[in-house]
Amino acid sequence: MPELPEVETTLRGISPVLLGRTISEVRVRNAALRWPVTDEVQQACGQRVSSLRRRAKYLLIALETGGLMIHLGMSGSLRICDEDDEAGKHDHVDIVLDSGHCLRFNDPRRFGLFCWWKAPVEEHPLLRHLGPEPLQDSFSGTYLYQKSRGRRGAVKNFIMDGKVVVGVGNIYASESLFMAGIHPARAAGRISAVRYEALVAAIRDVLERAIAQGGTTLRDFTGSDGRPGYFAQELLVYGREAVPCFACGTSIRKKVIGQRSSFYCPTCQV
DNA sequence: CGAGGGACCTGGTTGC
DNA sequence: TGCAACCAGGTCCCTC
Repeated sequence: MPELPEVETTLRGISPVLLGRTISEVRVRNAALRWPVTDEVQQACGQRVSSLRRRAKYLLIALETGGLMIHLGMSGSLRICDEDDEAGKHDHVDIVLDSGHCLRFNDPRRFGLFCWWKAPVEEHPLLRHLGPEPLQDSFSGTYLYQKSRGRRGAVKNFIMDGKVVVGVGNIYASESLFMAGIHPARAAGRISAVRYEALVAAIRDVLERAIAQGGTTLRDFTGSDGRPGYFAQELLVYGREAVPCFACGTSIRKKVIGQRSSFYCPTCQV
């Protein structure tokens, strides 16, 4: 479900509710996420939220002596509710605030993550080796070009590798490669610097537009207010197998690359 | 170091 | 209608 725009949408939705509030309680109903939720998260109790931010697809809630880190995995979502609202089947964790509001973590597939961290969070094992943020200046065509030399794997896998650049998930990888006219299975090391400039521009463009639309709702993504994202209407190739390409009319193809479905136009992308 | 595959889960859709 | 097979937006970890 959530790629970078969906995580960003969630962050923007929950920030005003959490900022400056004190956490009164952390309720763990089901600790069996991808890694078990440990008692360490109870350290959050009694601490004030000083800031919230996103690194890759991780949400970081900074408190006084550390903070909480949340990843939504494939099917996770966060929403704001009242602390005494009845919890549903997949509502695994609540962060209860002194305002009476509650940040509720729901994740049917339980691929998500909910853990405690101590500063400096950048050195956390899960964050330490991550590549640059795609919307920051350090991510450039030159960077991708240099990083890709000698790599024989598909460019789609390359841009989805978090050590290369973070936040480019399966939907936006297909979309940005279409926009840049690059075939997703092309070897990363055999793409020119000029084409990587176009790819970086496409990645930025698609992510920024998706954030502006509140993310992409394919089946069940909703923001923290329960509303869907509207970017699905703007998808050019993702999920459009056998439908005519908007640019040239050729049937869009679907191909599994790196165990993930990939969509592309065989005429526009080489 | 890079590449590839399995692993972690539930639930919706598809096809017999 | 029932049930099995397949598919899904992520990413870590192990092996080669």
